[in-house]
Amino acid sequence: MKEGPDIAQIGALIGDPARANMLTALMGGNALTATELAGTAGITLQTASSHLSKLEAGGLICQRKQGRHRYFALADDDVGLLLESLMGFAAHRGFTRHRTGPRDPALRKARVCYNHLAGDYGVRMLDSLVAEEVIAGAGDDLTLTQSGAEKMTALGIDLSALTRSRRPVCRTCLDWSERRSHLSGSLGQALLTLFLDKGWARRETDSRAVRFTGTGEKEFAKLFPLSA
Amino acid sequence: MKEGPDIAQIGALIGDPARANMLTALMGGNALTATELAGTAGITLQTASSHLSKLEAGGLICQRKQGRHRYFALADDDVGLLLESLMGFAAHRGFTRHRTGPRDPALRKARVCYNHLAGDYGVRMLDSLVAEEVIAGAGDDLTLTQSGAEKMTALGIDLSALTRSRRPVCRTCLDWSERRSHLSGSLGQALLTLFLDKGWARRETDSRAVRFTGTGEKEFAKLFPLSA
DNA sequence: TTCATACTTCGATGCTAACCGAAGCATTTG
DNA sequence: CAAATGCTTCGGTTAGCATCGAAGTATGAA
Repeated sequence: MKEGPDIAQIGALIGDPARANMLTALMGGNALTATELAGTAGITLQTASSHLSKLEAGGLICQRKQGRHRYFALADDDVGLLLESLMGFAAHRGFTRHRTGPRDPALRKARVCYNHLAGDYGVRMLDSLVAEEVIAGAGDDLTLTQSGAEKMTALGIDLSALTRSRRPVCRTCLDWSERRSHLSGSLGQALLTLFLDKGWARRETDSRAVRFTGTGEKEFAKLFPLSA
Repeated sequence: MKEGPDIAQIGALIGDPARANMLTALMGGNALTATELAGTAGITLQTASSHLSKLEAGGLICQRKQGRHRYFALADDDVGLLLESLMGFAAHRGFTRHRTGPRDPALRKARVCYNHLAGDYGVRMLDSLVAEEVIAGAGDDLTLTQSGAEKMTALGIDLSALTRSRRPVCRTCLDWSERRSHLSGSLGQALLTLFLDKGWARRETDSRAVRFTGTGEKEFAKLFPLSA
């Protein structure tokens, strides 16, 4: 009778405020402990544990035991992409949790989207990469060009490591604040890591916001010029 | 404290099985009455009415009064895109409602995605349009080329009508069965309408499946050749 | 006007699941 | 070993909401 996949189960998983808060916290990209997640969701540890096992059973998160800690993280890139697209929809419809706060501009400028860069800077970066023909793409099928590969290697990115993995190197992710695409995939992740490693940007504590330093801004602008 | 949009409300809206079934039914693209929707969801009319008002309050659907009927439809393209991406995620994780039925192959081949063509044929069409340079695109920014516009007009599509509206002409939509993009937007809608009008394909009743006729298959293959 | 159809609103019921206290298990530290 | 920390499981309570019966409103037909 009914045909196609069941969206209700996932909807229900995301539909609980406590679980949604946890997932949003995990969108920061850092693996978090059950205690930390309980804190951000504003619930006790027992309740959080119950929620986390449900999220894991639903394949949205995965856990890694490390000593007496258990670190939770989003299961894979797909979950991040889905959550970001949900956020885009929610933001567009005015479903905000707390009447856009003071940190909102910083979030819109640059933030972490699970493991890559999002916001104005993320979108600008992809635009520039396409304009400079580092990445060639039609639709969602992005590929790294030959010259692009050389540029990335020159930046210090180990492309062979990226291509060895089964994950796609280039992927698009719909930005909730800009409503346009930014770069996801292992290359997107590698670029964000690069910015952080080089000290061009650093993550704010307890927020998805990414703050660029003065030199970081300059290097970023030099690396990813706006096409006239 | 909490930052960013609230995904829990939308998740909760979609998370109820009855509402999810209604939304899935509306993905067929036809506006349906409350009675019809109650039937597909397997609930009484009163319950359906309650759900429908919640979905409308959440901005997911809209209603149009016509005599003593009230027709419900998805609010806009964005809702369709969101639902399709949710289905893609659900299908990939094995969240199926009914153990893939006999109609599943037909759905995967060609189906309606709210108002445009999806499935293998939908993906192939976009691939071909890009390869033939009817559409130029990087990331999610698809644009109709000059030569593409001429080809579409030759097919009998009134482009001026499409561009007058505020809706984007070309858009990507992530296909749940193929996990690749197909063409959405007003052009995607116009093309599907064209196929149906020309009698190349017709919709199955009570299903999202689209069945191409013999001549329809040939015309489609001629119009959207696979790139070697 | 009267009846029928389409849908909404009200009220009551019943089930689910979120929640927390308390106890239990696992790991690390002293 | 014992104590402490991190987390899970169990049990019971509560609140929310999906559900339906019944009554109410609106439109169209006879």
